[in-house]
This record gives sequence, structure tokens and C-alpha cells, in this order.
Amino acid sequence: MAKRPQSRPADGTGRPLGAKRKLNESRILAAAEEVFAETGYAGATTAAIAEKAGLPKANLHYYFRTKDARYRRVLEDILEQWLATGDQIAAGADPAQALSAYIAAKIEHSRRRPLASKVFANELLHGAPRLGDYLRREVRQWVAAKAKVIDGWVAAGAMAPVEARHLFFVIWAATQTYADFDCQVAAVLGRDRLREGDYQSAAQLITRLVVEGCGVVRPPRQKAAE
Amino acid sequence: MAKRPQSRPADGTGRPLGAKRKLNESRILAAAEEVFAETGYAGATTAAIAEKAGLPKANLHYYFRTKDARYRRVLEDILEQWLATGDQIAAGADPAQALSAYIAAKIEHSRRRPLASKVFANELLHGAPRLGDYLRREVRQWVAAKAKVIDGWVAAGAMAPVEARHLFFVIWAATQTYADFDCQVAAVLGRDRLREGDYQSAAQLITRLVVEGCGVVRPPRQKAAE
DNA sequence: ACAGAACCTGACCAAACGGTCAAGTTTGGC
DNA sequence: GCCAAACTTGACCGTTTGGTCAGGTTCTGT
Repeated sequence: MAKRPQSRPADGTGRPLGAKRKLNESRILAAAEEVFAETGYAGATTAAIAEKAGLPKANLHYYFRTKDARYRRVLEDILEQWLATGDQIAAGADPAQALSAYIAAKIEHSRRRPLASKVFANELLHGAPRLGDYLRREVRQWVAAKAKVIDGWVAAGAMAPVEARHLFFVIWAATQTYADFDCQVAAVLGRDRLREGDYQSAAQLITRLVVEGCGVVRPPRQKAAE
Repeated sequence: MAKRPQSRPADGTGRPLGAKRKLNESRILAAAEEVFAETGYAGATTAAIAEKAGLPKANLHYYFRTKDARYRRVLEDILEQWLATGDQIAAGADPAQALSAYIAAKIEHSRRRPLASKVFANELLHGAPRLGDYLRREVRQWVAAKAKVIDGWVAAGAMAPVEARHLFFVIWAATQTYADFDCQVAAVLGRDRLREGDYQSAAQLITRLVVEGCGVVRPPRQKAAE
């Protein structure tokens, strides 16, 4: 009984398993991201994910033992991307360029991967029961490091004093709202869906509010570079 | 069969029914708001709401025939509050004062009624299936009217030109993030829950970004009023 | 070619869900 | 005090859910 067809049915780390596994896992994860984004964790049914992935329901359980395992993998992949942004904000950089590049990257992420943003938002909205430790460790550290950079810019007189951590909350909120609440933005703008220009307007406005609002000093000399 | 104990079991408008009804409805709605906020629509079970309201499950169905009816009433009540804000933004007002008062009111709402904000956010997050028309009508009109006021301020030279509708998206996002994603903010700040001072910092920063970022002209003369 | 691992799937299951109902008890106008 | 309306509730029901499982088929190294 319980033949245990393979040694590690879907575990995290090393994965020296078949190539088919890789293909099907990514298919399932893509479908799962979509369904989790559209209906939330509780509303996402295994059957819906299976149909969207083009696989029989029982097959999902071969790759991911439980719904929870499926969800966690989707979250992990999203968080990986999330922390990967922000390279622009480094001690040596010019504040105006760094901040506007960061905001542009965040808006671009909202435009290109709105589903990922929604799954993450949904998790936070319901108290982050599966992310609590992660937020208190990785994300908090990330913010602390970036806040130090900004404090450095302030000390150097490149911008006005600001509560850096709150500045990040505002930037995240302002940029992610174009993914998480896109239907509201679209409805107010009178569109079926958001257009390229809407994202540009958003990035422009948010950049302006941050740069002007923080009194960022424009780089003193710059030879017609941009 | 089907004795139909009362004429209108929980309908919207006129409600000349018992006082007990009023009491129990509000108890149910308060419990429902909490559960819907914590787990989303699909995750909210009738049993959980009943327990939190201190009533047997079958009794909920006496006041609200279906889960959907319950949810809609919660949403309606929230939207009523939502549209009621923004009185400060009127043609005659001073832009700096009006905007900072609006932001302060929004932050105060995030502090006092985070659950309402979360239920609303959850609905938007999943495509606003029950609010689509509402957004395209009422909310869009509301924004159009307020945008006209801001355009008026711009024309009068009281502030720099700005895409008013996007300005609202940013203000909503920045203020509501302190309710919707409070667990993230708290985790990054290293707290169990947000404190009064955190909301003040938020309001201060957001106001500053908007006022400075939009180049709002401070009222030219003002006799030591504030 | 053959064995064993990897992969696939229709049929099935217990639990939980939203909702129903009949048979109550309580309330308020007259 | 009476009666109809308002309110209450334990027991029940059909569906849907995440998950299991036995018995397949396909792939891969030798």
C-alpha cells in the first residue's frame, strides 16, 4: 500500500527530477496564480486550477500534495521577485534617478504581473498568516537597509529629512494600486482595461510627488546624458 | 407551507419593522464585516459569522436570506461612508488645507475602521464583481466632480497642473495601505500593531508629498489662525 | 528488452458548506 | 386575554470541497 511513486513529490530545494515535472509544475503554478488572484485562497478550487492548467485534478496532487503547498510555492515565487527590485537604491546613486527608477520598476511590475501583485495583496489583506515571519525578517531587513541609504542621502544634503520606512509604504501602495485595484482605476478612467499611457501617467505623478515632496536635489551637473 | 413570517425579511429601503430586528441586523453586520475582512468572501462561513454574532446559524437566514445578501449589505454600508468623505475638496476651499484635511480624514478612517477598508479592498482585488456598475457610475462621477475642483485650483494658479484622477488613486492607495496592509506596516516597523503615532507620521508624509509635489501655493495671507 | 522509477487518472470519500423547514416561543396592538 | 405577526432554532439536505487510492501508462538507464 502507498507505493510512494517518487522520493520527493514536490519539495523545495534540490530537484533532480524529470523535465516533465518542471514543465507541469510551471503550468500548474501559472494557473494557480491566476485562480488565487481572481478568487483568493479560500475561493480558489483545485478543480478550477486543474482545468486552467489543462490537467486532471488528481494530477495536481501528484505535483503538490495539498492546496496549501501549491499556494506557498506561488507565494514564494512572488516574494523572490519582490525582494529582487530596489537595486537602484544604493548609497552611491543619485537620489532623483534612483527613486524614479525604483518607482518605474514597481509600476512596470504592476503592469506586467498584476496577478502576482494581487496574490500578495490578498495574503497581506488577510493578515499574512503564512508570511508573518517572513515580513518580520526579510522584508524588514530589506527596508532597514534601504532606509539607511536614504538617511545617507539626507545627511549628504541631497534631499530633505524623511521617514524612509513610511516613504516605502507610500511608494508600494501607490504603485501596486495600479495592479491590485486596476478595476477601480479602469472604471474611474472609463476604460475596459488600463492602457500603456495610464501606467506612464502613474509613474510620472508618483515620481514627481516623491521627488518634489522629498525635496530631492537634482544632480548638480550632468552633460546632456538623458 | 412557507408561512412567510414577515412581509419583508431583510430588504433594503423602508424598514418599519421591529426594534429587535434593528439590533440583531447590526450585530450580524458587525460580525460579518469582521469575518469578511479576515477571510474574504469565499472564506467567510455562515457558521463563523453566527458564532461571532452570538446567534444560531439558522437565525442569520431569518434576517438575511443568503450569504450574498449579507455581504451586499456590508458593502453598501461601507460605500456610503466612502463617498461621504471629501467634502473638504470644494471650489472655494484653500487647496493646501483641503488636501491635508482630506488625507487626514482618510488616514483616520484607516485607523478607526480598518475592517471596512479591508472588505472594500478585497472586493476590488477580485475584480469588483458586485460593484462594477457602482464604480463606473457613482465613484466615477464623484472623482469627475472633485477633479474639476482641482483643475479649477490649477487654473487659478493655486497649484501646479496635475492629473487629478491619478492624484486620487495615489491618495487612496497611500492612506488605505495603513488599513489594508497594516500587518505589513506593523511587521516592518517592528510592532505588534500600529500606534497612534504611526498614523500621524503617515498623514504627515502623505500630505507633504501631495502638497509639495503638486506645488500647492500656501495661502498668501492668514492671520495666525492656526 | 526489461526493470524500476516517474508519471497519469477515473472513481471514490469524509467533511464542510449554504440553505431549508417545521415546530416552536416571544412580542405588541387592541 | 387574545391572536397574529415577529422572532427563534435544532435537525436536516443536496452540493461542493480537498484529498486519496489502486491500477494504469510512459519514460529512461542499462
